[in-house]
Amino acid sequence: MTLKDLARELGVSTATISNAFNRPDQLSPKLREHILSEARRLGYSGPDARARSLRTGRSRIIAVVLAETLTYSLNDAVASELLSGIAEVLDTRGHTLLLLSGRQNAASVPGASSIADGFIIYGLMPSLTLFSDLPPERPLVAVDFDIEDHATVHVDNEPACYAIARHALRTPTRRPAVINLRLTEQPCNGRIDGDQALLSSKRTITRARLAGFQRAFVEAGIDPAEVPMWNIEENTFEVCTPVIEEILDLPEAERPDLLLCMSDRIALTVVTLAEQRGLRIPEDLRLTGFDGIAEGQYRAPRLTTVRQDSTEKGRIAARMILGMEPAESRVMATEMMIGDTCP
Amino acid sequence: MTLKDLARELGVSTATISNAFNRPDQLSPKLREHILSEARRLGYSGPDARARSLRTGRSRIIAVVLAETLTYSLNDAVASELLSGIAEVLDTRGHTLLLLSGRQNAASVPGASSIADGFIIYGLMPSLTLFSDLPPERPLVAVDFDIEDHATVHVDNEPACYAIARHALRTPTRRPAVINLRLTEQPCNGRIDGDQALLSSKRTITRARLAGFQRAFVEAGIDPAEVPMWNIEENTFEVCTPVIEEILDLPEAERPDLLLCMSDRIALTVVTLAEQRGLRIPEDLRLTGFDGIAEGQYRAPRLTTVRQDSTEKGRIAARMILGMEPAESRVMATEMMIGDTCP
DNA sequence: GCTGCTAACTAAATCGTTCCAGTCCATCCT
DNA sequence: AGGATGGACTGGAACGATTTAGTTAGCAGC
Repeated sequence: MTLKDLARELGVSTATISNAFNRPDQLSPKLREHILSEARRLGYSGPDARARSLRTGRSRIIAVVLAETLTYSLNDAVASELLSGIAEVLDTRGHTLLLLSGRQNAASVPGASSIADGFIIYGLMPSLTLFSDLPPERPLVAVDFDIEDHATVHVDNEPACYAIARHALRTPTRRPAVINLRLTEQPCNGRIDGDQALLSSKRTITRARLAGFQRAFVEAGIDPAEVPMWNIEENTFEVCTPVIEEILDLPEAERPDLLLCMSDRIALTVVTLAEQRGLRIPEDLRLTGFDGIAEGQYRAPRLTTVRQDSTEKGRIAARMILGMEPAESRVMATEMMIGDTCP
Repeated sequence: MTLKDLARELGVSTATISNAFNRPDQLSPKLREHILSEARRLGYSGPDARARSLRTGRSRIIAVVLAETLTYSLNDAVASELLSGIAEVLDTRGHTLLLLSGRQNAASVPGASSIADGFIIYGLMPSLTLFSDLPPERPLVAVDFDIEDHATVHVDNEPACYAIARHALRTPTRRPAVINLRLTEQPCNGRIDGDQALLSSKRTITRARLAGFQRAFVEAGIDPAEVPMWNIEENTFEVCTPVIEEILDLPEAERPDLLLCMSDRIALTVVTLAEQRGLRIPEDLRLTGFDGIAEGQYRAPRLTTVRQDSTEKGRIAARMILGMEPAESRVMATEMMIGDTCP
């Protein structure tokens, strides 16, 4: 049952059927009423989206391209919040959300995705080839990384990390350390060498976070090169665990008494594993996180962290894509939250 | 730049271009090579998905219709796991995932969604009108509820809840209680009357869970009608909190010493609020959850719960939609996990 | 009765592909 | 040599809508 069938059945032109569904002012109310009721009766459920999108060039679909696998992103609190902010705005404007993973098979993405009216890219590195394969001429907003000639949204990573590190360093520390997230270019889950990591990194946000930490170290009279660093490859409990065990199981003289973590997931894993070892927080070990996810605030000890409003970040990206606000480069403010893990 | 433009430019037919992209065996390797490289050079990034989907009738897009708002679903661990299972299978088969919310504006869903090749419906009640508006003749799998004439996937809710309640009731209890999740037809966040809730409920899964609990009560010589029940409207910390505070702040003589919770989120909220009140678990209060989410197993006390493999549930639903396995009614097994909250 | 205007509707081109049914030509078989 | 075979490529009709540029019919104004 197509629009054409219906037109023939009712003895009107296809244009009239189309107008009945799309432009009520173009035909008399009673004819429209008649068409709609007959359509229902004959089992015609409105214009086919595929044909419509071909003809009009718009699908009311916005694609979100996620750097990581969908499996990871959907289980990550920060990515989920971002998505829900995006979904919220799209929903109210009658658009829907297509999820694409950039990592799995970048090659196949563009083909499937050229159906979307716009693209929100989250956490990809600019170098990814996928990037250039996206259909040109369609709006594109990058979230959490910078790319030339396109709108971007992210938080003030460097100042935020500077501020929280400064806070942490106000209390004397014998052995501070940093746990980075996906900082290195080559995958590496464990201890890393500072200089090398910084030089090779293209991950702009984690790099900015580290820069903030290091500025605070310098200011506190600590040589950043002396601060031990570890790197975490994926922001999950499972991947964090071995690295953090390695840290916590160091001989007491070498074990850090302050851990600056690049995410709340890392910080929460530290809390869990420290509790298991009978380490007291913050007496034996102080730590800070980043993100401000809900899970970190439910139970004691509440994380000392930087709260970023990922939901709002998603809303902004969505509004930019829909042209509800100017698509320009935008930096969001964060908020430091002093919890129990580093008073 | 369209396929036709490219054909004219290269002096070949459109069919040949199409074949170059879709059916390599239909033309000589060198011509294909030539076409692909010229396409790249001229900025043609492959067949347009909109036109292709009209012509072929397939879009390689599967829609997931979520009963709740997208915002809620994306932040809920169980829904996220389901989605990641779905995404995982779709991804490997070159399909993508369109997210639709059934709750927000059911009316607008069908129009936008008729682009999808198939539908996975999660947690909707059969009565929803949206249901009948979905394009007919396209595969549909229901997850976590039953609907006639369509494939369904869910876990063995009744036996699982019977088993865990039986386990809990082996230790003598003075005042057991049940915290339901979205059991009542009318929204109600607080204490409910047992009979009324059961009679009016169309939520098949929560109803099955309650039935399991009640079977165990009867077997243990407890009159289910005497067991106090509460209802939670949304599976979030914020919505759970006031109800659970009400329960925990009851005079000690009335306060339950065993709480059978219908979700891990509820159980975790109980743990958090009980800790704040200095209640010892399990000495002062024993409790069980349902779902087996990761968050409930990280930190002490680990939840005693029923683990359902939501990721696998998603995988199965996706495989059914893609025709990789027979689309029939399927009940998955669960696994009881004895944690610290109810040894 | 003629003109002009508007509301209501229609005819037909178009969107960018896919794919069926050929056409053409070189090679192979007998 | 003549017919059969098959590989390589083409023409053109769909797919199901939207939209522009009309064509009517009805009516008011003079």
